[in-house]
Amino acid sequence: MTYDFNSIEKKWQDYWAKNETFKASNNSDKPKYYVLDMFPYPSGAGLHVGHPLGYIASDIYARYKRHKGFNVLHPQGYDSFGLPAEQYAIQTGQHPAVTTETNIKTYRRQLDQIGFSFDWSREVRTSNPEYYKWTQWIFIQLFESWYNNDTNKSEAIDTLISKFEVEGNATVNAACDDNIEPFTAEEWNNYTSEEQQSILLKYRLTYLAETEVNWCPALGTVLANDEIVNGVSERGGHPVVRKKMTQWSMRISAYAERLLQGLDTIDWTDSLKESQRNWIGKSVGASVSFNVNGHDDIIDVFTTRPDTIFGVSFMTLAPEHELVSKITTTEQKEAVEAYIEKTAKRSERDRMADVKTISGVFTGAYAEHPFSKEPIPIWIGDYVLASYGTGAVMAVPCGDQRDYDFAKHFDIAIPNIFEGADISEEAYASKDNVKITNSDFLNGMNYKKASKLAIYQLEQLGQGEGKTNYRLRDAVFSRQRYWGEPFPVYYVNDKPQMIDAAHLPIRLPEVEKYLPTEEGEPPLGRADVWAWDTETNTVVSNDKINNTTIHPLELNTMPGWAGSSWYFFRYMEDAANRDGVFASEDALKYWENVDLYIGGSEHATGHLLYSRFWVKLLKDRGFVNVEEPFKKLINQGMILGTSAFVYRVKLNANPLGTYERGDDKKTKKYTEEINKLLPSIYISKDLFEGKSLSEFSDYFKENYSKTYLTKEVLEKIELLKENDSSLTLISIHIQNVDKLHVKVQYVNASDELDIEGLKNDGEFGEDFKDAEFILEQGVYKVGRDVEKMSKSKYNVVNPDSICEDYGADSLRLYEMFLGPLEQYKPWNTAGITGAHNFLKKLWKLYANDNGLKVNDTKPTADNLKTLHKTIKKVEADIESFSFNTSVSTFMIAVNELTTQKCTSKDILEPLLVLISPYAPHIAEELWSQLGHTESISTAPFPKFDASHLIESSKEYPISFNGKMRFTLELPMDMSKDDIEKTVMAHEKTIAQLDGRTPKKVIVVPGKIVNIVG
RNA sequence: GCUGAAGUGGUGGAAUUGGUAGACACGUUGGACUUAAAAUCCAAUGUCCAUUAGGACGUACGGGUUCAAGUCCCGUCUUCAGUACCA
Repeated sequence: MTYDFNSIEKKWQDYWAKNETFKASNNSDKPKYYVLDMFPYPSGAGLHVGHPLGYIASDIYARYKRHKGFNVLHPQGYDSFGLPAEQYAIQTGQHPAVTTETNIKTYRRQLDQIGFSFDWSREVRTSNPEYYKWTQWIFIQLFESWYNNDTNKSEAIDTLISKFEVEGNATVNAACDDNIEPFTAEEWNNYTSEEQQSILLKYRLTYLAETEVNWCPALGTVLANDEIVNGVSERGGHPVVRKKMTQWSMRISAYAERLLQGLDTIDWTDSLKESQRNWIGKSVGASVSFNVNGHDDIIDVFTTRPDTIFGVSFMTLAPEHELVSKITTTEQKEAVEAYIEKTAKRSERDRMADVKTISGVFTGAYAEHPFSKEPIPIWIGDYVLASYGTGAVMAVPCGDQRDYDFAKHFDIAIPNIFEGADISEEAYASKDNVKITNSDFLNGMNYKKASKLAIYQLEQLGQGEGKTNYRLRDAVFSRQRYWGEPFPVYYVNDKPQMIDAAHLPIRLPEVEKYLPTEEGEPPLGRADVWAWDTETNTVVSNDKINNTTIHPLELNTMPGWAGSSWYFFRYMEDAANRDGVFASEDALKYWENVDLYIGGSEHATGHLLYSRFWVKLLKDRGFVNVEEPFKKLINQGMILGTSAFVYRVKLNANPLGTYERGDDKKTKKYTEEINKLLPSIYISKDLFEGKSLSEFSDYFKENYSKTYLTKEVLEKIELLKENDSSLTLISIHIQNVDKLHVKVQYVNASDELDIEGLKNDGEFGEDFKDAEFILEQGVYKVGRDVEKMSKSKYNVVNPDSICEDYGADSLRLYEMFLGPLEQYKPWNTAGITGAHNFLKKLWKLYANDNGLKVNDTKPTADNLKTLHKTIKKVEADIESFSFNTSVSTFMIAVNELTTQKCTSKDILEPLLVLISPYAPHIAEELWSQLGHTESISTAPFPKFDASHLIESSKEYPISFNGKMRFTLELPMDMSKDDIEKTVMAHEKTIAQLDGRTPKKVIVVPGKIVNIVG
């Protein structure tokens, strides 16, 4: 009986599928446990070995929980809307739905072959209309909600309208736009319906607003900061400008405080919570209004340091600030406009990251200090961002380093308001241990007192108040793309209207091209059938638009995070019962929220924040029962690729005459001809590495010149020369040595290159066909480097070939064995033999050529010790998600049991259950060989019995001044004094001390003895 | 820049509360088996010094606390991730 992993794995994958072994029930006596992976975007490239890392970890945990008696929900699906499919569609004209479907098939096949215990019956796809119907539905709920700061939750918009009808908006305490005029009930009731709609839009949780975007006119589209390199588009290198655009936004800022507080209730890593805290960026301070001299306008700023109000010596506005054009004086106009134009070309990230370049322009205008009434010059500078706070700052150069640098650069006064602080070199930014001075009524106070008083005095003047500010900005929700959820929105006189939920889904229309229109409208602007008929409640042809009953539909689509912000609820419902609901009440009640969520840390401030926001909204509006979506969250690290390099020696020929004749055509051609004759040479790594180019050049000439200047080559050069005797070959030198990526599959565990394989490669073989490889000790060694796994670096390792060569169980074990789950670590296929050998050893423990060896022999004390040691360690490891160490533990256990020649069923049967979450196929196979007819997947996890591990003695390390010199075996129950006596009397101790008397002897029973002196 | 991680042999990594640094693997070297190769098995393997016994050094770098530091504290450097329209 041999370990035929291919057929074993196929057999059990088929068995699990046929028997629906991992189908979760919404009705069970067992406690529930919900394990979720961040679902994948199905890219065209398929899975590489890095992708399944988190899935393997969650699968181990899910399987472990089943052994522990839980009803486990472990679903999987696809985040199938997204840019790459759209890009591909633009390039090839293929419908993204078609390519997405193909990609999903590949993903599914690849996932299946790794043996995951997913309940595929609950699969979701965000691009499926039956799914995005509910994404659209949630969007409508957001539109129909406002945030009541008094009750601290979202309410239906009707409750707001009722308030307006009775009290106007004076008593309403809502999260809303800043620029809302007060109105009375009477005024409200007299507004036209359109006017009322405009006002309500300022309160809704999703609303239309002007937002700054990176606009690329040439591509006719908005770009992510990511897609901009040095101010031009990554694709095509077109100019990009900052531009305002009307877009849907999500009022996530309304939930800032709850998103912050909620972090204390969930079991996420501290670093992740810290990221979200910083992202939300709560700061307590004051808002201050500055009057602008000679204008009616005021400039609002937020400051965390109201105590430094007398240190203000200028103000800085973001160049995009709406007041800039208004207040700029005619003398400064030209400079200001030039500066604004320059800034528009810089990305926000650029402006944030670059603190060294200080730039700005004086507007010529002055603000009035609220207390001293002194004029304060108003500047613009791109270190102030329009989207942060109010887009304006009161600059206190003595207390803020950026303000300080700005003031120094432009020679603006830096008044010192800190008693005894030295500000000759830098600002004094600390709040602590300093008293305020030169500050009128704040003199002599500390930060706390002065802030309080400053706020009070500002309030008296009506020019400020205490305020809590959040860095968290409302999230832009519109995308000028095709491959996303359409909005259930049409426009009547430019006012957005929601389509009734009964008519959802609004399906993506067909377009002939996936590009923006010539007029710069999003791709949906190309759709011919994209208008809403309010009578038939259907999408109809655009030419029917009459603006009375038939209206244009929204042309934007939703962003990638829309579908992923609620999908975890969709899995809770059986696919069969999903028709009328996003998930039934019963299902939501039973599964509550995700118990364990595993995914990448790159989602820290995107998906993981937006999901929490949507869940809070859904809870407020009574659709779900939980405040948080993910109870426990683990970030898996990335698996990096180990790229392989060959070193190409680039030779260059210089014919005589080049210098005299210049580079005339003939010489050039001659040079080219010779260079063509020179072979391409690749040198093995160690022959090149560590040498400078000139060192290498000498070395090469000495050792290998014959390799490249063969008789043949020289003869050919002679032939060329015949036409012109003035040309003589004078030198062939090494121009440089290039490091070139080669496909990692041609490299073995010892970094040796399979030259024949490379030469026969379908894609690149031609490049190497005539190449000469200079070997060291008979082999060509490649260079290696760890980089992100990517197609372009040729370091992608496909799990398909791994599964074929070593099996899914080997892959699963090895991925876990690589290192801690959360850490980034390089992949090296060579190491998989370790995991594979372990499985072979495991198999041999149970079976040999004659069949099964397991029998009813009574286990020995050693057998039991090994087993229980393993149970204890593995259980603790799984609970703490330390999967790499449990793989080592299995290796140790199998090594020990092999040495002990253990054949006892009492040991080997529980061992299978321990290993089954990690290597489920081999475990199922041996389990059935042992006579079981049911799957191992719900077999109870073995119980740990400490009595097998009791030791009677301990190998004590005896150290001198902290350095371990020898060990000494002593009984566990020996007293501290006896240990000391025994150790001191030992001959090795005497030898170590060499006559010295120790100052101190430290004995920690059960641990260590340390002799000092 | 800001925010969050990480740095241990040739490589991936281990080290429960501060208590034997390098478990477990990969690789390398040597050996057994074999006509040979593969597979398998055995042994050695942090660096340096030493014939041995043994010793010195050693967890990115520089300090500190402690009987004892990979682990705690202060400072520095390097790498990676996120930075709001990649998913």
